Amino acid sequence: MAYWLIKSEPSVYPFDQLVKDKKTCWDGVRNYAARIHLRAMKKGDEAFFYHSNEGMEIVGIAKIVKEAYQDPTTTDDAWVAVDVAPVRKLKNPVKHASIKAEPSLAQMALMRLSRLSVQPVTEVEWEKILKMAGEK
DNA sequence: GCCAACGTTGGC
DNA sequence: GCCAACGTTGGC
Repeated sequence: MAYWLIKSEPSVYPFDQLVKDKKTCWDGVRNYAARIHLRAMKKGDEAFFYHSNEGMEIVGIAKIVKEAYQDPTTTDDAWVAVDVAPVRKLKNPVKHASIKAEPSLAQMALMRLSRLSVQPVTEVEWEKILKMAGEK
C-alpha cells in the first residue's frame, strides 16, 4: 500500500466538505508530474489532505476509492481523475511550519516541490506525521 | 500583496 | 531543441 498527499485550498474544497460529501472526484489536475502519481494510486491507498494557502496544514486522511479514470472535466483523454473518500480528521493538524522544523521531514515533496498538487509520501514520513498529529 | 519557484508556451 | 517570456501556485 502506498501513501500520498493531496492539496486543496480550503476556500475551494476543504476537508470538511469531503467529510460531508462522503466521496469526491479528485479532478482538474493538469500537471504531468501530478498525473504520474494519480495514475499510480491504487484502491485502498491513503493520502494526507493538505490545506494550502489558508491553514497550511495537514488536516486529515483520505483514501483512494476509485483508481484513475478519464477526467470528467475534460474530453482530453490525456488527463485522469481518482475518487477519494474521507478516513478521519487528524487529532492535531500538522502545520507546514512544524514539518519544516522537523529535520527528518525536510526531504518531503511538500517542502521541496511546494507546487506539486499530488505527491507521494514515504512510509517513514507517513508514520512520523501521524505521530506529530497525536495519532500514535 | 509580494515574490520566488516552477511549468508551459512560443519564437527562433 | 533551446531559452526567454509569461502565467500560476503557494509561502510569507
